[in-house]
Amino acid sequence: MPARYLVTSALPYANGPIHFGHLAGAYLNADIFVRYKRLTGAEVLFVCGTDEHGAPILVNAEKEGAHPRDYTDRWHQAIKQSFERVDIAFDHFSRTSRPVHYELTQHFFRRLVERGAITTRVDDQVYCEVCKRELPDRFVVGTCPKCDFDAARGDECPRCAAAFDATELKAPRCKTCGTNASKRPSKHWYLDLPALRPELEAWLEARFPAWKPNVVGEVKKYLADLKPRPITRDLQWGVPVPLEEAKDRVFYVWFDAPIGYISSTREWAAQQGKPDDEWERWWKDPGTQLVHFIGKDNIAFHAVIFPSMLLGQREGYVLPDVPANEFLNLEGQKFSTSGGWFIAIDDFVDRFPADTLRWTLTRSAPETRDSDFTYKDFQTRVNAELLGTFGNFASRVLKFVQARHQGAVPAAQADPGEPERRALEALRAGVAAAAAELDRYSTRGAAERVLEVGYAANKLIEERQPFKLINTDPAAAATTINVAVRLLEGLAVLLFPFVPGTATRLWAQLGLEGDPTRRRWQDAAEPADPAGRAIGALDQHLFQRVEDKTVEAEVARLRAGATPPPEKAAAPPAAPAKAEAPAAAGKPPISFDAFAALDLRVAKVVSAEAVPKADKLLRLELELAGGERRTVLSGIRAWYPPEALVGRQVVYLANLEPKKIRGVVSQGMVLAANDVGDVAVLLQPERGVPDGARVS
RNA sequence: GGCGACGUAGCUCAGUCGGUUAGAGCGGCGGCUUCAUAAGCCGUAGGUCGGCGGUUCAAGUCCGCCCGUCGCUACCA
Repeated sequence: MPARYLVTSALPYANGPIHFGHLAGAYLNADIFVRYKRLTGAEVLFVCGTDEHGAPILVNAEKEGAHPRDYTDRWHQAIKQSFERVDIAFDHFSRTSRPVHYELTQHFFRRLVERGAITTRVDDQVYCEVCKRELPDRFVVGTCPKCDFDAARGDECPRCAAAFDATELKAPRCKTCGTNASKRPSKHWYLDLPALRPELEAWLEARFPAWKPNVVGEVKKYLADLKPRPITRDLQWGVPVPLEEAKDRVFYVWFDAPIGYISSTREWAAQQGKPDDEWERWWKDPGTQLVHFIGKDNIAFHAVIFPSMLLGQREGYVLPDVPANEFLNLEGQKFSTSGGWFIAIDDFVDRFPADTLRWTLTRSAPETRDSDFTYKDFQTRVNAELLGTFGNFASRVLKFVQARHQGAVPAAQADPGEPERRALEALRAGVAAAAAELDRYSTRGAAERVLEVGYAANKLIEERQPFKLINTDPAAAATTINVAVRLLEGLAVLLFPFVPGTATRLWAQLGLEGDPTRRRWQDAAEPADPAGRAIGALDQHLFQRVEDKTVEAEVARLRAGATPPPEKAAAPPAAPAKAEAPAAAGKPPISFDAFAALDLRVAKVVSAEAVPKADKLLRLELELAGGERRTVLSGIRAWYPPEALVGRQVVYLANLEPKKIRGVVSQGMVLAANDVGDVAVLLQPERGVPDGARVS
């Protein structure tokens, strides 16, 4: 076992709130691991920070009329606070917008160039003279090279469905400012992953046996098609490329972001007043085990790309373990901050103790596959596990000490009985088993081992029934209670990484000084004899019951809050109330004439069939007045089997310009409402009306 | 349609390198108990480990096909 651990959690993107899914995937497990390792006496550093570059932040900041700096300031604060509220105890939480990070990123680049791990390539790019930037495909419009349609997009033509490169467009224009754009050759820099492949693979092959199958699979997939990756782009927001010929360029956000782990470490060292080379102890000493806790979407970056960057430095950087988690769902559906399908952490912690959230998310963590958070599950974990097993055991033992032993732990007989020996053995086994789980990064498995100690502890009371035994054999009853108090102390230490606040309160109830970090993890297996010690105040239960009606209310709140409009949920909590949103629907007002321009009709579906090679598409034949037929494509296959549609009426936009999709011309569109989770719900007249009837 | 995953008791899930009668919690049912937050403990539920075929002395655990679910992606006017 290494004696030093450098632990990182994925840098959250400063573009939205963190939610349960993030916590369960990369933060809670890291925090638990860190607390555990500290208890074992290892030297541990836990760093993180916000990732603040990239186009999405720039775009969203612009949308608000804010400088990206101010925009990320707000999100950085909001995210940091959320972590604090669930006791994620980073040693340092930095930001990738700090000067130290700029310097280090540029240094990384220079080293990679020196080591021959950077290549360049020159390609034509569409460039806008007015905006003074190269245009990504989706910011270009122009004339289709195939059919001369004059409003073709940068990647394809909406009329003839041809796909092409933006540079192939005739007369390309900038979508933002509308002026003509030009083509010009443009040089970009690439991280030469194939050049680093031999060292990379040698390291990976050695680590694979210890890694989770989902991580290994993902990495192998990536290695199978390993190509140089562009690391520069033409953007105003990011770390500048330190070359005269690239002074209008910044690094791709994925390039600078992981370097944030290192810059965060350096910033921490500086703030602690440590020597200048302190950070190198953490990053370059082979005695350090680096661990990246991330979600599965980040595997390639942390297991392939960033290690390649580290190897490419040739400075002896240590390489990581990558215990990636899968995704957490919410009540059976994907989290969606834009769709409102998420639970804000601050909101939740306002109503329930952080420890109950920590425990539930740990017990349901998506370690081997996607898992689900439900309020029902939350209730069970709180009531049955935290309260029923741990809280109850503490309560029944300590209240007994208080009532029957005047608040001082009674002495044990020299030779405790068999049930006591078994219970203490269960504690010892739990300490070892939980450690083994944690050493392989399974916080979920470890929590289960701790729970088993709780089961064994309650069994001891059942077997001995000290509340009866005290009348016939007081010394034996006292022994049981004495042992039970030892079990509580052991449990307090074992529980500390998972529910630090509660474990600390239990510590006080046990009449102990400070908190469980006074002990070593290993000591939890052999608590000292507590005989004679006065227990603390029992004024408060360790956990409160979660009632059925509370669960129902929370689920209702969640569903109510999930109603789209999409944008509203993503507003940063700290954002000043913005100018009135343009109506609830989020679109600017239109004139009546604009509305009247729509030819909306009721139509009857006369036939419906799936479109080949398209999962979502249905081809509908609609009938209007006088038997007029129209063919329409609609992406509702997932929710409406074709046969269920025939004969019913729908609302139909008749004068939408036709578009060819999958070889079929669609003449207009069928209207549907968007339910939670993007489910389409067809509109239909309240009662039958003649086919072709106008809608106004 | 392409790529990737997954499909174990009513529910949520464990099942490392293939090897004795396939597990836990919750729920249900039946008991016990009253120290404890109506908490706890015991027993029970007898599930073709999605289906078919294959490899093997032996497969939930490896391979192929099929069915189903999900994610990413294309399409969703």
